[in-house]
Formats: sequence, C-alpha cells, structure tokens
Amino acid sequence: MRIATWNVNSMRARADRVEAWLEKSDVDVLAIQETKCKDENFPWELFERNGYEVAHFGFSQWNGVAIASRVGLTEVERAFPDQPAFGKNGKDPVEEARAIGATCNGVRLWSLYVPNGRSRHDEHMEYKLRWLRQLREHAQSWLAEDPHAQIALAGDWNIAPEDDDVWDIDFFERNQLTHVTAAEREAFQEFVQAGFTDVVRPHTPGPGVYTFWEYTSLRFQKRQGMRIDCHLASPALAARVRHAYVDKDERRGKGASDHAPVVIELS
DNA sequence: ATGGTAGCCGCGCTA
Repeated sequence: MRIATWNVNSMRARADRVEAWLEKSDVDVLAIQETKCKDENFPWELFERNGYEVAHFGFSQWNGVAIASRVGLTEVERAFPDQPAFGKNGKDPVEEARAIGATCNGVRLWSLYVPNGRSRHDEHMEYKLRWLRQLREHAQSWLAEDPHAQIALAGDWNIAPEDDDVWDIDFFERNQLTHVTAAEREAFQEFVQAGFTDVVRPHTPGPGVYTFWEYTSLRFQKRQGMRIDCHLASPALAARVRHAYVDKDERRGKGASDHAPVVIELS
C-alpha cells in the first residue's frame, strides 16, 4: 500500500495536476492540504472517475484538507477533539479546516495542515503551538488506548525539525524566521517522544532534500527549500514502511504547487 | 535587484 501527503495549494487550480499525479504515482491513499475551497466547489468527480473515495473538510478559501482512498474510507472525522480555534487579536475565534481523519485499509490516517505561525512573536505562533500540543495529547491517548494501532499523522507540519531541513539555517536565524525555532521543534519532538516517528527521513537523507520551495524569490530555481511535509507513524505502522520518497518533479514547470508530494510505501 | 509569486468570495490577505 502507498500513502502520500501533498499540500496542493488550491484543489481547483491544481485539479489537472492532481489527476495526472494520481495516475503517475499509483498511490492508494492521498492526504491533501490547502484545498482552498468549500465542499460545494470541491472537484468530487475527479476522484470518483479515478476510483477514489474522498472526504473533504473546508469552510472557505483558506486551509481545507481532504483524504482520497481507493482501499476504503471509513470513520471520517473532521477536526480532532478540542481542536484550538483562531481569531485575530484574540477576537471571534473560529475553528479552521486543518485536520481530517479517516481509516483506510486498517490505517488511521490524519491529513494535517499545521498553522503557519506567521512570525516568531505573532499570536498565530501561539495558536500553532497550542494546536500542536492539543493534537499531540490526543495522538498520545490514541496510542495509549491501542499500542498496536496503525496511525499516520501526515501533512504540512510547517516545521523544519533539523537544521538540515532548510537551505540555510543562518539565513533563518539572521532574519528571525519561523519553522526553525526551539519552541516549534520541541512541539514536533513531543510527537516523537509520544512514539511517532518521521518515517520519511531515513529514506530521504539530507542535506538538500526538501518538500517545499517558496514561490517568492523563486526559491525552487535557486534550490532553496524546506523539508516541512512528512509522515509521522505509530510503531506498528512504522514497522511496515519499506520506502519513502519526495516527488520533486511535481514542483517543476508552470502550474506547480509550492509543495511536492511525499510518499511512503508499506509492506 | 534592498527583491518577489501565487491563490482566493481578491482591490487585501495568506502563504
């Protein structure tokens, strides 16, 4: 079985690319982030005609997550329990479409779009850390309930766990950028301490292996990327991972998302 | 060249 995660940066703008990639990659399950649409604008037929069931969670033009599967899609859950909400200046906090879970052929998969954080001292950064802490507490409890559960936490983590996961750590520190701070990395490591491992990195050793390249400053052309998309697997699932890869080719050419798909292959 | 792209219920906001 093959499972992929991909921040498509608009499902409608990327529809042709996604369809072509499903055929090319032959994945069984795809966790999608940043669909940037609500249900009524989601291209349901695209998945149906390619043999995938699909569940989508989107409120507006922001965020939006989905799971497509051709090996079953049950127990769909939109948002995790007590998922933190966000409101600017602390006002009118609303829950955002950043997490959807489903069971696909025995694997409990979550498609996650972790809040960006925006800047080091922004209230959005506090939201990001709160959001991660809440998710981690639940993930921990799922594993405590069933230590043999096959759980994949897949998506755009918006965190570069190690210095090698960005093109120039000095640039990030000099400019006080996000995704690399101690607080963000600690939040990520708490998942690892809870028993979830990054099953992609061992198969895609760095430096220089990235999943995201900013459109601005033409970072892809300059080979200046970040590795912020990955799959964190529970012990039982991690034991099944045979291979993993980043499909960097998908970032090339006109009409590419700023993220590349990340695939894991299970026994 | 002190920058600059891409997407959206767009003429600002998010990334």
